Amino acid sequence: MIFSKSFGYALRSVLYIALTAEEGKRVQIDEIAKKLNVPRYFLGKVMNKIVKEKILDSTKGPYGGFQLNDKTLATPLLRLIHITEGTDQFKNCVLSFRKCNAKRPCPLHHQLEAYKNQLLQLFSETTIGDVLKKNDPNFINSIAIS
Amino acid sequence: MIFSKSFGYALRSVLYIALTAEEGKRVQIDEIAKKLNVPRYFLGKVMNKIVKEKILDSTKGPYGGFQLNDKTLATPLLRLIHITEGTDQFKNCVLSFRKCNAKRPCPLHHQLEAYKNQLLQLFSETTIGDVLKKNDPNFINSIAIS
DNA sequence: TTTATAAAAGACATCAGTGTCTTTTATGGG
DNA sequence: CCCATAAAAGACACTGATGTCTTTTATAAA
Repeated sequence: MIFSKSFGYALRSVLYIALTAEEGKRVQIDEIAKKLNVPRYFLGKVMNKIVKEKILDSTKGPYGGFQLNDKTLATPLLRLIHITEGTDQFKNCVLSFRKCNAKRPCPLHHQLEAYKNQLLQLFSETTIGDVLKKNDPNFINSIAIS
Repeated sequence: MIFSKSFGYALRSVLYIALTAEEGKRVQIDEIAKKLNVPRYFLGKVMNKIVKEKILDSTKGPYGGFQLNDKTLATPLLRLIHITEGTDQFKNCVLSFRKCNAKRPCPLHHQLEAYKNQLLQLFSETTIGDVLKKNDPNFINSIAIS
């Protein structure tokens, strides 16, 4: 698993809100957790991280819940990765060589570096909104049953 | 970290043995652990897995230790990965979508599939011996200080 | 202002990967 | 055969990610 579960939960939750929230209404975590089949309380903490980073809005109390804000869809996936994963997945040498860089590369450094950079670019330039645009009629299902 | 520490320990240990073992002699785990700066007892378990899979030979008792066998250098890195990691790193959807395949792809499935296949191919066709061949005069150091 | 509601926060449990230590097993040399 | 040696095996601790539950805080509606 390249990425944490937290990242998957976060992305799917935001997509779910984007796809299902009616105009001006909020979506509650109980619903999200149930529809996405994700542990409710753990999801709460993940969502909280995103909210703290202003990528999503939340409101407590009656009629409260989560809703997109003006930054949500423009957020690159890489940002979501950094928020949900403690450490940077792309930083470490794939072969666990501690000293591995252009000057003193591990035997696979150059090939892996190219690969890493490709991934990095993909996740940098792909926003949550981009992912949403790729949807097909079944998209909501593919998120939900995941 | 894409791969486990175990995988890194395993690869570096085998490389260390290949680079330092004198003709017909065995290398002991105390030396490996010390030179590679790796936890000794944990390394013992990792090595044991490799030995069980016949990728490396071990002998107990005086003058015992580890030595390469006729399969060692021909072993693809992917095999070492599979032995040292419980699960298959390449199997899971990068976005943690449970149902993600060609028929019902996650929004990034196709791009990520291409990357995964690149990596998979690289690790399938690169053997431990290949890594060894890429060595330079400092290679032993780059393994040791890692 | 009171109340119901829903997120936030905090305490705690579980699990896998990692790390440490002790006991057991196997083996070469005397 | 006995002994020293080195790997194997087993018990246990630690850590971070994940998962569960309870208590606290904020807010909308009446």
